[in-house]
Amino acid sequence: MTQDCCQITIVNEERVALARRQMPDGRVLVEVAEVFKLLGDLTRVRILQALAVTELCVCDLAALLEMTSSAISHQLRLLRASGIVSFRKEGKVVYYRLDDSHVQTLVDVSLRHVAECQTA
Amino acid sequence: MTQDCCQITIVNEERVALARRQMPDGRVLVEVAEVFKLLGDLTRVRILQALAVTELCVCDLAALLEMTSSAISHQLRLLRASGIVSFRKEGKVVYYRLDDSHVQTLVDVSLRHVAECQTA
DNA sequence: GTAACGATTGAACACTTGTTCACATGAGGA
DNA sequence: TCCTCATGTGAACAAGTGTTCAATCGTTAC
Repeated sequence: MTQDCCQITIVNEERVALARRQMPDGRVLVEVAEVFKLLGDLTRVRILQALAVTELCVCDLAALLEMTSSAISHQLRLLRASGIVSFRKEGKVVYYRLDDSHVQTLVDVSLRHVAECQTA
Repeated sequence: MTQDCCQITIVNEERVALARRQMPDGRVLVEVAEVFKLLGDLTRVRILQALAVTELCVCDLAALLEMTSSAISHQLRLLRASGIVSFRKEGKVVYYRLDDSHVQTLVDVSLRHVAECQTA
């Protein structure tokens, strides 16, 4: 047993050292958490699921999810800022689409995970 | 253009109908969002990353992440409740380990995603 | 010009969440 | 038994978050 400056007792120093060596850079993990945080909201998951099927404008997303255009727009703003969705303007209408294959993969893996947990 | 009861204008009915048909069950998407929400916290991501390397007890996680055992224990409680981590008791010490290959995959994909976004 | 409409934005609000603190529990050792 | 220590837990607090509401911006049609 060893104690560091902060009075935290260590049971197995070797394992802690091993885990510390393999710990990625802190900023990378911050960004990983940011990605998951962005996907961790029902509205945004539903938006991404819909955009995975087809390109849609704000008002169509609002109609599909039965929410206000304002609420949808607020969420799209976050997804846009992270480069997860992109858009094109056509007159007054703004069409959004998925712009990240990794995100599609993440949602798919999570869907499979949930499906397996339900059957188990 | 069509209007439903909630006064939401639809620009492209076909796309909306298509997206609606392919929309998974609402409860499934709720659970998907729950999974991502659970991964969307820096402390929990760091815990999972460490447990992906080796089995660790609460106090070793606390030492590794330089946090209190209480904070770690609170987060492990959430991860345990979702079946993401499992544990075994050995005397006073409780060892936690990753217990879900999907979660490992999710973290890995997200790490690759972040790495690609940084180089781009 | 101006009226209508899709989209965006900022403030406000209720709600959720992560950590801290204090305390309880439970297993081992003296 | 009594003490120590690893862990768990509940209350409380601060910080963060999602939606609503009202207003504004751009574009199109009359």
